[in-house]
Amino acid sequence: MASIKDVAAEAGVSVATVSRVLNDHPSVSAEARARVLAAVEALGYRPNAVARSLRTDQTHTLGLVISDVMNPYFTELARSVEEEARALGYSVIIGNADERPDLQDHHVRNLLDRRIDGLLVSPTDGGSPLMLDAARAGTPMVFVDRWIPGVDVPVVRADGRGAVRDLVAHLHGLGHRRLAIIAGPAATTTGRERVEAFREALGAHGLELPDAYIGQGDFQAESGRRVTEGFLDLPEPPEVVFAADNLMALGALDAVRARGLRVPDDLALAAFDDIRWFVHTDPPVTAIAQPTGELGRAAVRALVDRIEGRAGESVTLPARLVVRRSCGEPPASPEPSPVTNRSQS
Amino acid sequence: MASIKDVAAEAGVSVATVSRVLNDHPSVSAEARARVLAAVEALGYRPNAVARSLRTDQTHTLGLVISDVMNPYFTELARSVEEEARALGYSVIIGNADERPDLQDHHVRNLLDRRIDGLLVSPTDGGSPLMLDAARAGTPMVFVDRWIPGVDVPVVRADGRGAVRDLVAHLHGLGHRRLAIIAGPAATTTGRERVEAFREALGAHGLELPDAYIGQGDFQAESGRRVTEGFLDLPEPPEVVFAADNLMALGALDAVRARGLRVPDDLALAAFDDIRWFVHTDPPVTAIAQPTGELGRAAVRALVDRIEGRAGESVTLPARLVVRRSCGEPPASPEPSPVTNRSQS
DNA sequence: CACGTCGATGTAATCGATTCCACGAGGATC
DNA sequence: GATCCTCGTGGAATCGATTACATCGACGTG
Repeated sequence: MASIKDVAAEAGVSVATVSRVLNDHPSVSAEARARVLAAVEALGYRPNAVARSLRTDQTHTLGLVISDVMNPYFTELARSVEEEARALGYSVIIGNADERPDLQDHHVRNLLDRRIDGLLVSPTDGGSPLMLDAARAGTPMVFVDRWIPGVDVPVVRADGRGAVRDLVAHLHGLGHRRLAIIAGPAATTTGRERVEAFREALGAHGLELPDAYIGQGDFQAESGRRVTEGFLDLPEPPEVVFAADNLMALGALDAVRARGLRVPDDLALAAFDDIRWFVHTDPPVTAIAQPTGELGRAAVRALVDRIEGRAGESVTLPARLVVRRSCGEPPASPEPSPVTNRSQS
Repeated sequence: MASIKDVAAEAGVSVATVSRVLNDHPSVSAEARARVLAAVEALGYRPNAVARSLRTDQTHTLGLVISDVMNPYFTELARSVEEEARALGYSVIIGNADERPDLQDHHVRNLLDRRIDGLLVSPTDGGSPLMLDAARAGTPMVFVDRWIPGVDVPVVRADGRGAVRDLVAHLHGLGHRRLAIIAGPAATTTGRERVEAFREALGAHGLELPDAYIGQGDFQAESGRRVTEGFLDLPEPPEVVFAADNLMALGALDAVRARGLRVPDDLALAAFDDIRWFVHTDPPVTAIAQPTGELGRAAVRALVDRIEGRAGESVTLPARLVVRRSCGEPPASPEPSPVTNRSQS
């Protein structure tokens, strides 16, 4: 592959001049510029990003470590992150932690070794020494969706409290009184917060959240299935389960189906995170929708701000309830199909 | 961030010795090794992958350019690719082409500029000059899922012919005679092949595939919706539509639902690509399942073989039909829920 | 005892870019 | 006509690693 030296030789100038042309530095004669450009064209030259990064100490790359690529919520997040980053002149390297702290550390280390300019993380746990060190060492960093308390890093996330209140009011209005939750890992903020928001909202209606109605999941489908089976085996099973993410809701559907039961007649279901398939499941699933695309874009903007020496503030956006039929009684009017929402959201 | 010089100074040795310890070169005394390791520990030193890559001309990185991250099929592919690559000591940088040739080129160029060791591509089109040049220039490359004819690059893919024949036999057995297809872009191999396989299978039953029953989609949901609406507006609408991927099947569901019609009574539906949500849609969707995880792993193995100077052959694996209820008449026994299949597939 | 071998180590070249500094030519200013 | 800029350019240092080559001491052998 041709290097800058080859171009310089071909154009009959020095490498310095070639470099100036490529970075359009002002003081290059029109003639030299033309010769260099011709040589670049002739040789099919492309600058070596590795060498450039070594010299400039910038990679124009962001690292994104997400909890689980197979989760459509994170997939959409990743997509919007890449889109916004590209618009701002950055590339993105994605690391998939699969909800495993060891894998998360692997990817953080790998990204740091590659000298990415900044790191976007949705932490799987309470924060490994590695990540805390990186934050303290001044690596530009932003948390997205989940965060680690006590670390001085901006957080971009959705606030689900209002939507959870709306959900509980909806459920209460439908006559449900025994409400259970499939929680996420207590080591994650979203794992804890969603339970707390749910408990609080129940309290506002004079309802309790007994321990038996808190199932410990891990944001993966299999745990949703296991927890739901536990609920169904209870002497007094809940009337509703609220899954703290969409994959655990999928697991819950599996469990209900495996017993030959029906949603919502035998057990109602609601989920945190709205995904397109929920419109077409049997029955369509009532869910709390996050402004996923907005979150991804805001996170990138905050991170790039930090990288380029500007402020880079935390952002919190509201989530909202989308009522469908999985908790009983269909909504007033059928919702318009979301197929075309793709690039908007 | 500490560099190798700092470590050398701290340990009281030369940078060469530090490098030898780090790459465990044999001729280093136990004492020097211990001192270097202590210094590395003390400084929290991590080698700069950028500098290393520049010198060794290897990045230990694979590029993966996929057609659409939001498509669960490609998400799963990406996941298995990353997994296998990690097992072989490589990282993966994913580029999402979103079915757009210009974006695909953007990512290929970006990956090439970063001097990735090899490229895994699922081409969105018939092959841009850029990609053809890269292949010709000897960049280690493997096509996965889709490929470009006439280019000397190994292909790892699933063969759907057998499964499509099974599907058509199934449909014919249910009494369906007017069968339509939502095709993918003719510029892609999978777009063309699936139509051909379908036409062939129909022929075996003495059925034709009239032009009116071939809808031109682009592998995205919106096109599935549009094409399905066209079918429904026909004087003689088809009894079944076969969507060439899962997103267009989603769009078809949207279209049917928007008209207040029912699957399979008013229109039966089948899809290429099986995804977990198809078990829980209303009704569960009959689909052709690819061995996605295997494809991803085989593709990585082939690519790494090429990179490391071994052969790296093409691989074709069979797809299989999974019958559910979206074409009529439930299957004999309810299929076991696939929740636990995650790490197997 | 001299010499060859081997193991451990350091010096310096190198990868491909960017960028500071020096230099020469040409033009403006007094 | 001397001085001083300005502009275009090239030389060379630099980023942080790897590695060929040189060196040096210790040791084995004839």
